[in-house]
Amino acid sequence: MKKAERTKQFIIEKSAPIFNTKGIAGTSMNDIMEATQLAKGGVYRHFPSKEALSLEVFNYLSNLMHDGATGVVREIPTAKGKLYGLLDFYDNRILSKWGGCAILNFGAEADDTNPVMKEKVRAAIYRFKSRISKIIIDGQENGEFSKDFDAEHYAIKVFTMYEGAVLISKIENNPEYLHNIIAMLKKEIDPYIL
Amino acid sequence: MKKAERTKQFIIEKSAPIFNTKGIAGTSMNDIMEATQLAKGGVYRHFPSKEALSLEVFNYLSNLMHDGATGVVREIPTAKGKLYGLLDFYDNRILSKWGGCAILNFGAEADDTNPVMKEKVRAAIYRFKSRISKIIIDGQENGEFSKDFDAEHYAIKVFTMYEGAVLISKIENNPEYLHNIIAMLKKEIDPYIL
DNA sequence: TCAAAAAGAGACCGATCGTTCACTTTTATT
DNA sequence: AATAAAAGTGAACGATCGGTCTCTTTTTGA
Repeated sequence: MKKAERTKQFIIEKSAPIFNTKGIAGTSMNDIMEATQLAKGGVYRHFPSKEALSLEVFNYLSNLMHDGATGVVREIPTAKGKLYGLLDFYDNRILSKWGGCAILNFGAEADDTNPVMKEKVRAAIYRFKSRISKIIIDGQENGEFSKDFDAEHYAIKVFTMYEGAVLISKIENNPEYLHNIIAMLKKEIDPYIL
Repeated sequence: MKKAERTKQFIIEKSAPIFNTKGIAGTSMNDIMEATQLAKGGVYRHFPSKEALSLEVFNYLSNLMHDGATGVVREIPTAKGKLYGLLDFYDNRILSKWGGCAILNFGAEADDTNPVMKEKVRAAIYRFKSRISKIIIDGQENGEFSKDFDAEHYAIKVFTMYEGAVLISKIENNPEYLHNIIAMLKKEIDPYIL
């Protein structure tokens, strides 16, 4: 009863970096067997198909990112501090050691071919944006930020620049691109601090 | 002698949207045969492997984008006009009818697994950025733009925001994201116009 | 028009794909 | 410690993968 849950989680965690680097189509069940040291039946007992496993892997990676960000933000009192902390969190390339951003990898692969995954990615993007815009709106309500700080625009800007920066940093093998983008995003907050 | 070249180009053009939407790993030679109505031997006469075909497909898509942008920019005299024209060109979702941005699709798939493709994507990104920064520098030299317009920073901003916007627009089935990002990028030019 | 050369057809190859299932081993319960 | 249930094994499945090769058809240049 408990063993099953543990094994299932173990498979997800071992599979996550593989799917995230090689893609869904590029990952074979043999890769999973090798990473988990389980036989075919051992894997298929917990997941009905490769597709089902890939969906749970995306959930796992998405939640890992989200929970990490939540942890960072919770400990900071001010809105400005929260935004800075969040941006610094994204700048820490911890996630990139798992093969980069899951939203980027799974999203780029799934958008034209995999509606189920696409919907999961959509939800993850929404969560990403919502967190940022909520911090801004809270900051406006408590008088930290000026009212003409466009929360939605800034949230989209963070998302797009972050994803683009992850892409170029990985292609160029240079984390400085991401680092610079984060610095630019921080600077763009300044004019709205009261 | 001439037939071969025509057929080769035909295969590339028919394969391009397939690779760009389904990915390299997700595209089978059967897909190519179906799209071109050629038999296996007919395809393999022109390309030694699927990998070789995928590389030529990326070249084709990358050049299509680059040449289109060149055509737009050439006809506009002013630097500001060139930047606006370029951004409008990116905003036209023509490319997205082919499955989105090739840099994004091939880059996200290849970054961790395919060094040859990765290098091609790297070169394409460089070309993208260089065109933008060159326009800005030219504009500074002829007195259109202020000297504190950071060409490299702006070029990176355009690239990252554009790629991120393509991603979110495709996932959300909403071209307005890309449209809004283009509008933001245009506005960011204004403070530097002399 | 005709022969040489180039292009394309398609059967075939071994490997690998995702998946199934009868069976053995391990775990949990009493 | 015994037993029922759960978990894991691994051989086997048909389908499909990328790629080869022999043969036929089409193109080409004289």
